Order: sequence, then structure tokens, then C-alpha cells
Amino acid sequence: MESPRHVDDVALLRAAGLRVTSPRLAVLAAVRELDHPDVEDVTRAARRRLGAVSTQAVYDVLRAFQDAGLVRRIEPAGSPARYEGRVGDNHHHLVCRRCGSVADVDCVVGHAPCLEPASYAGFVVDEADVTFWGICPDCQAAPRRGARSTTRVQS
Amino acid sequence: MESPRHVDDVALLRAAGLRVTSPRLAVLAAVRELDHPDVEDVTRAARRRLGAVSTQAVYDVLRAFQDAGLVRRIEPAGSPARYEGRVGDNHHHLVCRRCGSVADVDCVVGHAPCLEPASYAGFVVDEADVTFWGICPDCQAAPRRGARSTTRVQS
DNA sequence: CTTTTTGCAAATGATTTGCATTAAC
DNA sequence: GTTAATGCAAATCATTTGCAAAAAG
Repeated sequence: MESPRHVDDVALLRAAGLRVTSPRLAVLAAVRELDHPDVEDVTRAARRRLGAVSTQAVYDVLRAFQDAGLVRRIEPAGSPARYEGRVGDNHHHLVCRRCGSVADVDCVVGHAPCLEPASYAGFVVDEADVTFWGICPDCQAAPRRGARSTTRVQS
Repeated sequence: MESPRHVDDVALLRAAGLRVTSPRLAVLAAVRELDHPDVEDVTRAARRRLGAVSTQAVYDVLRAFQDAGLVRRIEPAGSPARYEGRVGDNHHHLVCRRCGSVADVDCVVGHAPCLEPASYAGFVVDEADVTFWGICPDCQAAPRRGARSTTRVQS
């Protein structure tokens, strides 16, 4: 309960102007250790560390982290929101249509043209969100186990 | 009730292998005439034409159209799904963080590098979905009326 | 001690599901 | 006549909100 990691996290939260609480430390660690967890995953992991945390506390913490820029929220159309610790850099996501799993992709086109902060149609754009839809390796292998498809394929 | 448009739509539905019903014709027309309507918008427009259509029928029709490739569903994180008639071409979307309005953008980088059907990380990708987040002209003008923000700005 | 967080319960709101009725083919 | 589409009610399910109790600074 006093690992260097833990100490770093305390500093991180303080630096972000957030109060340090055990649910927050647990959620922070959970988001880092898990791949692209949804709220349920985070809650489960946080409970593993703390014994008890309410679902709502996790929602609250995640929102606070999001506002503070500590985590990024990914909302693949249809499926529950997922979170990730990689923030600030411009990377995008691969989402599996079958199982909903998410993988990172660094911007396909080296110098991020898809992100240039310009105005299109009068909009002031501050973020570009690129999602590649497809079938993950696992689901390609498994002959359509538990299909949890959301949107139909539109070539 | 027998315009050329109407006749075309009947043929379009038939060609898609769908039965021709008045709710379907009304929804089809609504999606075309409206900009990027959500289910409610479509329902309202369909009722204007028919007098009465159930919300569920609209959901059902939109799903059928989606499966048949007649409309495309856009699901901006947080806000209700929107629909559009432009299908098949590779265009992306500008979404306003304040009011949720959607505008089309043709692929920023001329030759659509963001869409090349390749495999990344083992995924078989069939679609790239690019969303630019920002503030629309109207909301820039209006000093934050009816803010309906969903995700916090991250950049 | 003051302010923020937590935790719980209840509310929200878009979307889906099941089933009987009706209309399309 | 069959099969598919509609309409209605009820169910889902992630997420939000309101508030009292507990903890952080």
C-alpha cells in the first residue's frame, strides 16, 4: 500500500488539483492496468483493490479524471463507454463489431492530417476522433461466438 | 400522393428487397428532407405526412433501412443517434459540442487515406468513422445558450 | 472546520423486445 | 394465404441527479 507507483499517483492527483482518495487511486491504477476498460471493468478492478467501491463513485471519479485530462473516454457507438490512460497524444481506435474490444492505432497518416485544427464549414474544431470498425483477430478465429454487433457493416 | 418522387421511392424500396408501406415512404422522405435528423425529428416529419406513426415503427423502419444500406446511422458519443441519406460515399462529420448539430465534411485529405481498407493490429477493417468535434457557427455566435455538451474538450 | 467525495436510491432517456393486429405480396 | 410490418406496452441498461454521511485539506 505504499509502493513508489502509489506515491507517484498521489502526486499526479495533487498536480491535477484533485483530492487524493482511495477510490481515486484505485480507479487510476485500474485504468492503467486494464486495456480499454468500461465502467464495469474499472469497478471490478477497483473493488479487487479496495473491497468496496460504489458504481457511482467510479462514474464520478472517471468523470473527474476526464475533466482533469487524466483519462480519455471512448464511446464506440452503441456499446458502453470505455476509458484509457493514454491522453494528449493523437491516436485513434480500432473497434471490433462483434465483441466491442478496442485497440489503439497511431495515426495512420504519419503527420496527422486528420487532426489539423482548422475550421470546416464554420465549425471551430478542437478534436478529431477516428474510429476504425472491423473484426478483431479473436473474433475472426472464433466462428461468430457471442456476436454483440451494434451497427451493420456499411462498406 | 403520387408524385414522381414517390414513384421513385417505391422502386427504391422494392430494389432493396423491402416491402412498400406508407411509414417507410414517409421515413425515407423525412430522412432526405431533413438535415441530420434524430429519431424524434424523423418521427415528427413522418407524422406531418401521415397523421400517425408510432415511434417504434420509425425505429423499426430506420433499422431496416440501415440494414439495407439506404440510410446511415451516426452516433455521436452521448447524443441520440442521427440518420442521413448519403450512403456509400466516404464522408465524415463535424459535430457541435454545444448543440449536437451535425454537418458533413468530405474527406479532408483528398484521396481518403483514413479509409484504406487494410488490416491494422490484425483487425479486418471495413469502415473508418471520422468525427470532428468543435463548435458550430450558431453556437459561436450565441454566448452559450442551451449548452447540451456531452464530452469535455480534450486537447 | 470547510469543501469535496462518496455512496445509495431513484430518475432519465434512448433503444430493444414480445406479441397481437394488420397490411403487403 | 403467407410472410413481413406495424403499434403498443413493458423491459433494458448505461448514465445522471439529489442528498445525507464521511473524509480530505
